[in-house]
Amino acid sequence: MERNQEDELRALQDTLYFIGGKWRIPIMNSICNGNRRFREIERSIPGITTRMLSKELKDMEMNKLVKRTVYPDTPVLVEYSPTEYCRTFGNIIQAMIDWGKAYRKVVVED
Amino acid sequence: MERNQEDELRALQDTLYFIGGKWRIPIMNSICNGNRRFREIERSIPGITTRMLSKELKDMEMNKLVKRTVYPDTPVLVEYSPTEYCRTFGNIIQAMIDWGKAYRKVVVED
DNA sequence: TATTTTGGTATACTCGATGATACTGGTTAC
DNA sequence: GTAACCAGTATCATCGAGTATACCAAAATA
Repeated sequence: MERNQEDELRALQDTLYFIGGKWRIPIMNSICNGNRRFREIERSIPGITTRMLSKELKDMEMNKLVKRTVYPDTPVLVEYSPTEYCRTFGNIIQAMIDWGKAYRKVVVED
Repeated sequence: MERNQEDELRALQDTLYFIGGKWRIPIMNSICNGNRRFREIERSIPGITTRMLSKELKDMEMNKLVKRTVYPDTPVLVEYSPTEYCRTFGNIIQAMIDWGKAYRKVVVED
């Protein structure tokens, strides 16, 4: 149980590290919701800057969370799609949405 | 569905904001695991500094995530305990632990 | 008597995530 | 012809989360 607690802490911190900043999870959610084009994703997340989206998408591509596909017809079309690995985050994202809907008001009402 | 997506994004961002930095979730987990005393919590989270733990615990008390109880016998004893509100995070924390155990290796192996 | 433990506070600093703003080259609609 | 849209890149500035280190008084332990 002692050992168990250490393992769980490590798992927790790995996940938190992976989530990183403010944008990774909203981006994953947006792409999993069907948004594909750069500007489309950008518009779906009010407040994000082109710079941050660009940087995150690059990192996420490197980490195999999204696949970037270029269709070189004119005009060039770029599409981002979620990998299976990305979808393994589904539970966490859903748990966060649920919590946000149910309990955030506790603080707001305060 | 359009509206739905906006709501979910807001809920998601509220939760992410609430989680904040690196330490809040590990601290909640530690306290929910039965750690109560300041130094006990500190020792259960290798790497955290006294300053960060102190700051987080204050914020968490203000946000009703933990209850701070002082037993003024000599020596003074201070105890932190999780509120019911704190425990509403259980699902998120568990989902994070599960993900960390199951999928972090995908990246590590890479 | 000296060291360690408890529950923190104080001060100084760093550095990386994020924000703001501007720009590009190509395409298409008005 | 010009205005807007696409998919980004390039610079510069900021700011606060997190680190490092030292310190405190009281009590327990060796």
